[in-house]
Amino acid sequence: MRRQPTFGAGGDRGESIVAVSGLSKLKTLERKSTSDRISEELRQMIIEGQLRPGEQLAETRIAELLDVSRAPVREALQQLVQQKLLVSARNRGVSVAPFTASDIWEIYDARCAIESHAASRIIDGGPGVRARATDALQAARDRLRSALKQGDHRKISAADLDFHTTLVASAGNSRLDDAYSILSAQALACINRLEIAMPSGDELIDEHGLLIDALAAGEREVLLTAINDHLTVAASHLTAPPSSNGGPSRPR
Amino acid sequence: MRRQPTFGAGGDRGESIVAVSGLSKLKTLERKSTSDRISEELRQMIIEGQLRPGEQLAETRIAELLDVSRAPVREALQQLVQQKLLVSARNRGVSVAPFTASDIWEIYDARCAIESHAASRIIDGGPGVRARATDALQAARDRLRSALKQGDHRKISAADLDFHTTLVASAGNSRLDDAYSILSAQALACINRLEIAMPSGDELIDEHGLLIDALAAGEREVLLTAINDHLTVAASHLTAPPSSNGGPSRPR
DNA sequence: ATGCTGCCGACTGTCGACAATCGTCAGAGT
DNA sequence: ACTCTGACGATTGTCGACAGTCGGCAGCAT
Repeated sequence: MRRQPTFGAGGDRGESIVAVSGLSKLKTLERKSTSDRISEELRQMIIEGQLRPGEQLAETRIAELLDVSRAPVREALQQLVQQKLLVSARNRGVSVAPFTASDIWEIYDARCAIESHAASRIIDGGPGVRARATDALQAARDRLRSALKQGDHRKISAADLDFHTTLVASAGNSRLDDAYSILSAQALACINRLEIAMPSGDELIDEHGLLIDALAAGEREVLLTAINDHLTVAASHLTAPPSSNGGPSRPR
Repeated sequence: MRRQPTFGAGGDRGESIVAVSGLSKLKTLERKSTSDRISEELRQMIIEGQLRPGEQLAETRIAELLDVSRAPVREALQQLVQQKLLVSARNRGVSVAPFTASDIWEIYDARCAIESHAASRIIDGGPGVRARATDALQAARDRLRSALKQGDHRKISAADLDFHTTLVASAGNSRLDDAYSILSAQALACINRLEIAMPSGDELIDEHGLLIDALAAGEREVLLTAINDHLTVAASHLTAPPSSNGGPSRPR
């Protein structure tokens, strides 16, 4: 029925040439569509809190600013709407999504769903998977530690989420990764929007270390409880920000 | 918050006209964009297995078939790509996503993550939430039962997924709903693609009844185990279809 | 002063057209 | 016979333009 193209398993043609000469350093040069680049740019701005909730993003204006036509801009905006970072009002354009307290609880509850399951599956996966996950998480914790040293709020929260993303990725289920990336973007947007003072670095490191230890030891119940607590605490700090005075408020 | 129309209290001249005439029955007439309608149409076709995996969906062709321009078609296709029902190859258009065995395992594993968490949260929610969920699930089971009577494969699988969607929805977390809707669409596409004979109706009903009972009784561990088994069995039947002979194969 | 009606500007939704990119295939060269 | 090169056809990525829709405001009637 279907004609197999019979092309020799693409890419093996010039490989040897590339291999001997130093050409292998050629990185697959930026092959992204305009809309993807716009989408990533805007996504980053939203995540970092540079755009205020409710702010209008008119296609025309963005297109003019970037000196492109409206088509790719429109495409980029639509992507972000599907990621729930923008909200769309019919015939009235898109605006930056505002997050209410209940949104934050939803986000963290959903994160809990995915992280818990991922953790559970990693433990099920046996010692090999567990070891690999532990290594990756320790590396992520190191990145978090160095971000803490720099003291940049945004880098810290990004590194924090990166730790959790690493946990989910270690389960090896791309569907979970996709779902989690949407949630982590929303969570980051929430965190960076209300400029909460980060907790003492040690506390953050220790708490993540707890997760690593529980995972390494294969203590399922301990791990699941730790994840749940970790996220619950984080969400409650985000939703109860009025105490902007002393209490070491801590996002996650 | 919401403006009550203030009709009543003697104002019987002007407002009463609206009140007495049947205008209140005017339902907010179909206000969907072209791209949304196209998207839903295609989504349904993919879910029902009318489009073969790998089949090319050229923008031009679809636009001509529907007698619209390429813009809304393109938008619709992009939506479906984000839902993982279509795959996009750069400059070569989109085609219907094929699902491998590992995809199926991923989908069912991810479903397990969300359903389990939803079930857990429903139990946490107390007797009120639990009762409402039980009612909704019983209604969903009834719908499944009537679909079984009709014997239409697609209606049965749709009703089956509807049951699980109801379970997730009962947790009251829209983020979980969104994530689950993507997974359920993929699962349905998998099921309807390989035309597997449905299991005996009684078996299907009983198994879902088990879930309802465990939920109503608040037996968390039983419920979680049941969900896990339920999905594991379903996935294994989908990924081991070669026995198209006798064994009552059963998708889910 | 209050409420309704019709215009106005701004923006999106949609359209047709052009240009860039990719896979294919014939053909030259070895 | 095999490999590489170049052109071809098809399809997407992008563009500028037009029409439809929405919120806001002025103007009129009450």
